[in-house]
Amino acid sequence: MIKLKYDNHVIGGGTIPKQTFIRLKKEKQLRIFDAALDEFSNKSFDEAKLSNIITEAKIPRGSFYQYFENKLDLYKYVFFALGERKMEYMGELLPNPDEIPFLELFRQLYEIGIKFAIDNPKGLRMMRYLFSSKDLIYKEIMHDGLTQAKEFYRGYIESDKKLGRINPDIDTEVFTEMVMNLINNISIEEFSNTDKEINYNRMLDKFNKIAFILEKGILIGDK
Amino acid sequence: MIKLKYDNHVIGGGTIPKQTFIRLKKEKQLRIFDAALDEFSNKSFDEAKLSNIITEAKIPRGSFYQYFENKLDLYKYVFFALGERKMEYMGELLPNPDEIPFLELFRQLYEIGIKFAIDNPKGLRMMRYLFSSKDLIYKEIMHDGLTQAKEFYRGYIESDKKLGRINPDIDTEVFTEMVMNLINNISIEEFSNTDKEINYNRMLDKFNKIAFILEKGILIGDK
DNA sequence: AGTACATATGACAGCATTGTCACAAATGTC
DNA sequence: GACATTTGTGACAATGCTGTCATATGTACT
Repeated sequence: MIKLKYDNHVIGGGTIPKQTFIRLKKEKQLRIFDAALDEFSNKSFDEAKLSNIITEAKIPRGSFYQYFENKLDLYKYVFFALGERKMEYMGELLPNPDEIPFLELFRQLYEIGIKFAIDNPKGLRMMRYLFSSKDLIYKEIMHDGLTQAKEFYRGYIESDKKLGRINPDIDTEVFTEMVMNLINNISIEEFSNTDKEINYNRMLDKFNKIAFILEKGILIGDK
Repeated sequence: MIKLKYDNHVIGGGTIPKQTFIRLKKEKQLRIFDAALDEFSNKSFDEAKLSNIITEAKIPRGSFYQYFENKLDLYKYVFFALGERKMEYMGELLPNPDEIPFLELFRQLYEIGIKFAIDNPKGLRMMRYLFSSKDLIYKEIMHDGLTQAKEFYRGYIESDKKLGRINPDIDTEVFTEMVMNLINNISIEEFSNTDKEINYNRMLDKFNKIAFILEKGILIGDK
């Protein structure tokens, strides 16, 4: 289900899966990936047990350590593989700020996010744990991505201010954070519940309701 | 620093600290509480080690198990003790929905929250971990509180709609969630960073910027 | 001072888990 | 088909943790 394009991504100076893993048959790679995602999407990094993963993937313990340095390495691998996968969904979308208002761009990004999430619900659940970790993992994995995204949005928002589409009195920084948090929370809520079936329309509907508030505010009529 | 008013709170059918703990000198209780809070505010529940706590509190391992059933019990105790402490800050504030618009009420609650958090920064940090757990701890501890809060806010928002203070077209449920998430995230951001000094004015300022967007929206002028 | 009950104490059993290692099997190379 | 290299394998060492327990110490009451 996940196509492993990731192969040998360099993070923080280290090569991530060992060469041995890369040379493995894709089928076996996938078995390991799936087993790992399964575990990491149900447990925090500490709670996740390597034993479960190797049992599920049907590989011996010794083999695992020929593929990855340790549990953290595997975790990073899964995380970045998901990231690459998501990038594929983004595809064509590289909009010009002048042509599209920020919230519309954002809606489009969000739609892509939903589609990705529906295809990869476990990936979303894995994120959920990531947001809390604060230590090691969070710093290494999330921080850069988030600050990058923030910069990206900030550009659009400021552009919209100049074009008279957004009230220049609003605080760009704060608005950016708001929007990122809100988006996060829709997704996390929707995907944290394993039972509830994921619903594209429900999520989009929620997005629109949030966008409505962000655009017009809660006060009544003219102001 | 924390006054332990908690004594023997019943949760989910069980009495929480053992009688032995309650009979302890307050000074010793505090030592344990402080050590536990210290640990729980820096680590997730799993990462937190009892050994660190008892070493820090200077009590033998055996004694600990005469005070609490286990680590989870201690965790709950600390959590609810903090809750009681926060209640004291709420004090007089029991506003009548007719007299005060929702966002103003919310601002007041938030101010109280800041004051509490400034006095108890570790408590806030402990929360941060709680939000991710999803399992056991989250379900037992957070869930009820959050749904209660949601109900509380919902009432005010709907009241404001009837009074013509809030646009009835906005979705109450979604707005409630938005507001709760946003608040959470201000606090968590502010307190997750151990280094950064906590700043009352900065937090209030951020709140106001968020409230501004929520009230008026980001679009320009008349709409 | 003697008896009963409450509390203190730290060594340790029991358990879970990670990462290692010596050896086996497979695969490639000439 | 012999040798070299890569991969497979699972028992196990090493670690680290929680919760227990037998025994010591303290306290209250008579």
